[in-house]
Amino acid sequence: MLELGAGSGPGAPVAAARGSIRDRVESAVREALLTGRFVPGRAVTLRGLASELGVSPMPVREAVRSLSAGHALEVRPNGRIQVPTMTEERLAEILKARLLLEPELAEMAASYPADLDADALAALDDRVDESLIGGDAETYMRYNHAFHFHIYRASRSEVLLPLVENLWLQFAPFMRTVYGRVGTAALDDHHKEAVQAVRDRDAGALRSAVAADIRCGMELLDR
Amino acid sequence: MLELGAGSGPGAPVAAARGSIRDRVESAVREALLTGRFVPGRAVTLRGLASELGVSPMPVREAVRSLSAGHALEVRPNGRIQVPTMTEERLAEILKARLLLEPELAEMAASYPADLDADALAALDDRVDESLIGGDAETYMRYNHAFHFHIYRASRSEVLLPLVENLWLQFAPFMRTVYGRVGTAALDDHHKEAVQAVRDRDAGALRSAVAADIRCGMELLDR
DNA sequence: ACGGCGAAATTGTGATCACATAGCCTGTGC
DNA sequence: GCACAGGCTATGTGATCACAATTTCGCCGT
Repeated sequence: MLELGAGSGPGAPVAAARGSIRDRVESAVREALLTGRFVPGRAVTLRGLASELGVSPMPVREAVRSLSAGHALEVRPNGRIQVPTMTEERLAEILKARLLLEPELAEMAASYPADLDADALAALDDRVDESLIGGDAETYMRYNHAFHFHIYRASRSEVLLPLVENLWLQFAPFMRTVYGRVGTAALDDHHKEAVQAVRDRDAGALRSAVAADIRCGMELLDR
Repeated sequence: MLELGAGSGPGAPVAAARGSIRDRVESAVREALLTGRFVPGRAVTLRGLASELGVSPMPVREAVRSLSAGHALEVRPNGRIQVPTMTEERLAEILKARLLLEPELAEMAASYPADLDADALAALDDRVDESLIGGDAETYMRYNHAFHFHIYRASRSEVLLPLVENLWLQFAPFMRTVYGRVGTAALDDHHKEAVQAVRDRDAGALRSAVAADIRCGMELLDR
């Protein structure tokens, strides 16, 4: 189920896989969270993860500690570790934070048009649409993440970008359960407008498109 | 220099000290960072911290990993750990993030006036002013942090609050060096307006006061 | 006196072990 | 049939050890 190394899968890997064992473990768990392979409430055990990944519990301990520091994993009062469960308040706050930070990141990205490849972005959006009609939630989440962070990474941000990464790690597992319940077909993102804004080098339009996209995902949750 | 347990010092401890050894180590380091006892560029070694705190390197490893996940500590390419050095771009981004998040947190806090003790806040501000004229940067930073987070904690936020905590951990060591250079006497905060806003139960005024306070700290850096 | 070279110490990483505690499952008594 | 108590297992925590890479310091040669 989980694997280390260059497990690129069908698309661009969400996180790099080079480096120490701990880094590879952390990348594997991050990708599992971002693609919804870890469901909220799922128990995560050090020895379990370690044997699943074929490593000793030690690097897993540090990777899990690193992720739980950003609330991507939850350490319960008894010490057990699990994928955090979502509450209404927490979700509302995450969306508020996303609306504050991600449009800003998009606008910053527009300052570096060289890093913003509109064609690559459009290609990613095509894959998003494919998986939307295909109904494969995991693939959809992978490419939707890739689409957003292709933009965000262009901002060359060292501070806001990690914050937003943490936010995605927090809500991704929950979104997976939502897609499992209502399906992905009802999703109507604003990616096309974002691509057009990138082509037009229009920072304001890009910011608006990202904000609209987030708001759209928010509406899906009201049902 | 560093100590574990109920090392409350002259004022309110910045972080709780109960729990596992790892938690106590992390709290100790957090407080050291927030009060500027750790200077940017300072090398942090696992065995060094461990012997200084009288524990084995193991809990230190996890605490350091947890802090470096939020960029409160920096893991250099060779694996060595140090307090991050500040760059102009990083500082600008941190201030942008603060201006986006902290006023929001202040406004949210106004929704729970029962948690906002205006008298306690005023008392904290008095201690801030004392240490300002006294010139004790470390004490000033402790009480300034306590002042801000007394407000922010009232928001009962589970998402924005940890993000802001991380931001403070990132810029606090750098601010300490700034205070060492220009002194703390030149600081003119907007705490009085914040206290008044709390007394008036005026969410908008509280948001503005916090925003003004952050902007004021920003101006100090232009010199 | 200065620069380079090599040995020694330092440091992070990973593995293994020991231990206390919290779950869990089974067996027993009512 | 069901509740409860017992032991057994799983799990996180902390310590210690081994190791490779890197840094540092002292020594030698020029």
